Amino acid sequence: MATRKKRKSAGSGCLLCHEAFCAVASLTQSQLSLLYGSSHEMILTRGEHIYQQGVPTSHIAYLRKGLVMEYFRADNQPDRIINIVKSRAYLGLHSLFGDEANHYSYKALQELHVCYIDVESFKNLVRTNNEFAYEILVSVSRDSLSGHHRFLNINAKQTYGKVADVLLYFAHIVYGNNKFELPLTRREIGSMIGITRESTTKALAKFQSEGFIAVEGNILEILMPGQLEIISRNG
Amino acid sequence: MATRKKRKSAGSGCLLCHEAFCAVASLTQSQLSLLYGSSHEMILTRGEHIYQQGVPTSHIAYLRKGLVMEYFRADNQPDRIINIVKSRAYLGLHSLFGDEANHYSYKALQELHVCYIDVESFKNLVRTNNEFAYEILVSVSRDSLSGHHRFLNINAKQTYGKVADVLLYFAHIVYGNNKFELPLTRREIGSMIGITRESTTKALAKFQSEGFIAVEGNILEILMPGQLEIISRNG
DNA sequence: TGCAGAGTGTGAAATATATCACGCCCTGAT
DNA sequence: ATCAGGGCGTGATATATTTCACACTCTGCA
Repeated sequence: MATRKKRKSAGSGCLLCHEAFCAVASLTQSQLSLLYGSSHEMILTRGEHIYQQGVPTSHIAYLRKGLVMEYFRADNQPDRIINIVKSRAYLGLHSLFGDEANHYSYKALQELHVCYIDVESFKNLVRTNNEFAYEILVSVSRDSLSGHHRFLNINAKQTYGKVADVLLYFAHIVYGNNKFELPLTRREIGSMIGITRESTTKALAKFQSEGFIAVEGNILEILMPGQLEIISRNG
Repeated sequence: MATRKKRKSAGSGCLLCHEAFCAVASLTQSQLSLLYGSSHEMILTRGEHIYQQGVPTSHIAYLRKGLVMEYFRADNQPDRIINIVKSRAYLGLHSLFGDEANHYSYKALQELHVCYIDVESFKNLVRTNNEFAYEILVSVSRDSLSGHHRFLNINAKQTYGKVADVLLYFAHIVYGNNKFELPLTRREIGSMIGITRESTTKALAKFQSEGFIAVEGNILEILMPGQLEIISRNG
């Protein structure tokens, strides 16, 4: 597995990052080069882990490109998918600042470009650069709010509402498009919203028979977003 | 209602805060007096709101004393209680840094001592004081993690496990004692864990008949915490 | 004093969901 | 080419939880 990871030269990647994440724009030249020096970029393939739940973080990962699944594993329980993380985001900031070890695992859903930054260098940067710290704080706060809202919605609804929710989540939040390739199995979709594989299947079949969506293999298209929104609202 | 709020002199309260919240320990003398100047302390009685969901924040509240219920209201849905907040905490930091308006409402469960601090002064402090910003970041991160875990647990379990969970939450997290006064109605307890008033009642009755807990009016004592933990683990 | 409203306890019926069982279609390995 | 394993679709059954209905208590208030 390790052989499939390719190390790239750090310089050009970090310059791109500079454009990507506004927090980095506030760094001084010397701080930037400190960041460059303590970071390196990797390419990961689908299924590989960025990091694993429970392991203390030595590096913080910045996701430059690709989709990542954030999930939680508990004893005697099926995995719970917390979130799908899009590119241009740090992974597991709340674990980094809220505790010693990662609280969740992060797995590639596609080929990824990931920048690993030494934790101490990163923390030092946060401690010494006000604007950077502020941007990180904003980022953690937004993640916290959006996570809470997703959980609240999931809790409040029943099967059809949950499935409508998760479809709209993929369309609006993850892909920004009503037609997309489902990166998850039915079981995994169910694990995002706390229902079984069978219930997920049945809800999708129902939506398809009503003409709200079209499913072709892994490609899913939302034909009537308004209908899904009504279902999402009404439970 | 406003007449019941009493303004106290700011000075002594802020000195106490200085001891209470470690973040403030990192402030310089001039920063501290800036904070003092832009804050004032109130006493609120049970049932009063600190702030309401949807309203842009002009002041950030620091809870010096008392218990606060953080809850969410959606159209055509019963209120959802997110969290019980203990003293020595800022209320709604994630809303402050993650968005313009409050995402939740905050209501007093007891008599409260609350310090209102002007938002701009507070944000300036975060922007200019590294250590303070870092402590706030840690605080938001921890809240985010603990909230996520609570939601995950709630989602994964069924009624008895959920109720066992919430009882242990009150005993361990909120009160630090196996005997405590329930500050919520059955319906509200249910709204923390996504079940109905009747299901809450039935689970409590069951636990009592098994001898796991003793209920006397609003006073609840956990007699066999081990049993509740087993139930919590097994769903 | 009596009355309205809120909180509570509890059983029976209705409903939503999980579980189970089965068959189908892939894909990768032997 | 065959086979094992995984994902998928779908009906029947079992189970958990809500909904509904009703009775009881307490509190504040007219």
